[in-house]
Amino acid sequence: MPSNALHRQIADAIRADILSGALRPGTPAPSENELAAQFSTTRNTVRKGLALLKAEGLLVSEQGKRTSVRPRPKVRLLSTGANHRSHRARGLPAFNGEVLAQGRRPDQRLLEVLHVPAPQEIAERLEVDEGTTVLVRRRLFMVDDEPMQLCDGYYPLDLVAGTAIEEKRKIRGGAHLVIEDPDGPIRRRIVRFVEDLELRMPTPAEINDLRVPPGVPVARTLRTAYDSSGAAVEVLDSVLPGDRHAFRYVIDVP
Amino acid sequence: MPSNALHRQIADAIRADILSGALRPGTPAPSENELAAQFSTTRNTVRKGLALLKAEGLLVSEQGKRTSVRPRPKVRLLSTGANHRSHRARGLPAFNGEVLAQGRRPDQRLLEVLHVPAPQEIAERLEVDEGTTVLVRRRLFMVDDEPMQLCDGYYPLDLVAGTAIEEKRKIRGGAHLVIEDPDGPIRRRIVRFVEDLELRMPTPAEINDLRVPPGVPVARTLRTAYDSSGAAVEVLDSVLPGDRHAFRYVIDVP
DNA sequence: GAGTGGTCTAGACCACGAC
DNA sequence: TCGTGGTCTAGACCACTCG
Repeated sequence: MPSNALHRQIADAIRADILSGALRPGTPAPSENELAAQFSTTRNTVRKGLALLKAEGLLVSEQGKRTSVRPRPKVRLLSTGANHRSHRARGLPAFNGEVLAQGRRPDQRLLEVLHVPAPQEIAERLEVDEGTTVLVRRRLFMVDDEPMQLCDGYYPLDLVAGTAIEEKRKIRGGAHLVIEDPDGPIRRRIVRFVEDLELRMPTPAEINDLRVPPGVPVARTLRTAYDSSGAAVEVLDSVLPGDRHAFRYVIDVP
Repeated sequence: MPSNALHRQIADAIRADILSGALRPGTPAPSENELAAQFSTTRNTVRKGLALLKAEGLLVSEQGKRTSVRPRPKVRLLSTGANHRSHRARGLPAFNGEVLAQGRRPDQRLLEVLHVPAPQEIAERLEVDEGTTVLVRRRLFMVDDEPMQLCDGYYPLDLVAGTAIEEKRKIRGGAHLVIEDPDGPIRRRIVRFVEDLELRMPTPAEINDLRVPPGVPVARTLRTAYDSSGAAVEVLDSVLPGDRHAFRYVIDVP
């Protein structure tokens, strides 16, 4: 399948330099004209080779500036359900706790709170018929003013009607606090999460909202929260860019 | 950031047709010459637009054949640690059990069994110094003769020296059976897995070994197995293409 | 202003698949 | 054989950054 095309040879040469450490992250690559001269070809062919490396996520380019080796992302956010209870004990939703633990500044934009017909994947997990009206809270999580995660929280209407979750306001301590509040209207205890994760390239909308650079995939997760009776109380539908997230799961074998 | 470049307009038009369902998976897209005429431009510009869609994983092309909308992959393999004990109770390693449960035919190629200096990420997890000699079993997992997963199993030498794990042969029932065999030489009980997962685009070697199509990301996982004393007994370093895997994790909150 | 990358044109030849 | 996509050349103009 791999050919000997010139533009691939150019890509291979530069990739080797990057992987060997000869070209360090953040440093500029040779200019297109330099490469064209070096490989006795045209800029067009050089650009095709560079395009491969951009699609692999190894290079970044901007008009007017030198093409350079993609800098390592500052810090990766570790996404995990394992520390849920410990953070919440301090009155923090999971995301905020995770970010603060890394000494960074979390922020959350509540984009909208709506009644919508449940999409198939959500309906399935909330155990309602497809198209049943459910509540969705659409949020964008930020860290140090960089977008980190799109997160839509879906809730059964009969569970959250009339509660703070239905209002278009941020919820201090997070929605789980409202669901579990022993003095509140819902009073469920969340005892289990089931998280489904898949990988793909981002859609143009996601590239825009999350500022995903070329060559970076995203994870799409559906995290369902169950109460002690086994009923689903929440489905979180999230999209997370692969360059700013890592995932860790702990599986205890009984 | 998004420009109005003609090749982007072409990509946008075709993407819209794909997402709306007007162009169904497996059906051919318009030919490059047709698009060039339709948009009053050259094939070169059309190809640039199509390249975007290939990088997004929406189109596939082959020399001589029409470019077509990427067909949906046959079945996704669900990767999870949750059913570990239940499958092994039937004497099957986790992968084989998972595949058989879907009515497909698993296969495993043992590529090599070597003593190697532990790379940093492995050493860290096996709790040995970087560069310490460890055993690695490199395998390629197949399903119905399609490559599904590269999986390198790392083991501390003092744990597995002289056991079947050190031999270049497949192990009936998997390495865990040897580690846990109450009549065997190791006799540890695996009680916990910690799985780290990250996303990226595949390397050329991975594209080759796993036949990863353009526009498909991979997951790289490091799954560490711990025994009842808390010692790490195995690290599995795997690469899984995103078009044939989904992941599910169950998190119980104490 | 010089140099960079981004876009586009108008050709050409090749390798391969389908008919 | 003909149409397809894959590769490459040799130009051109533009938008942008940097010194």
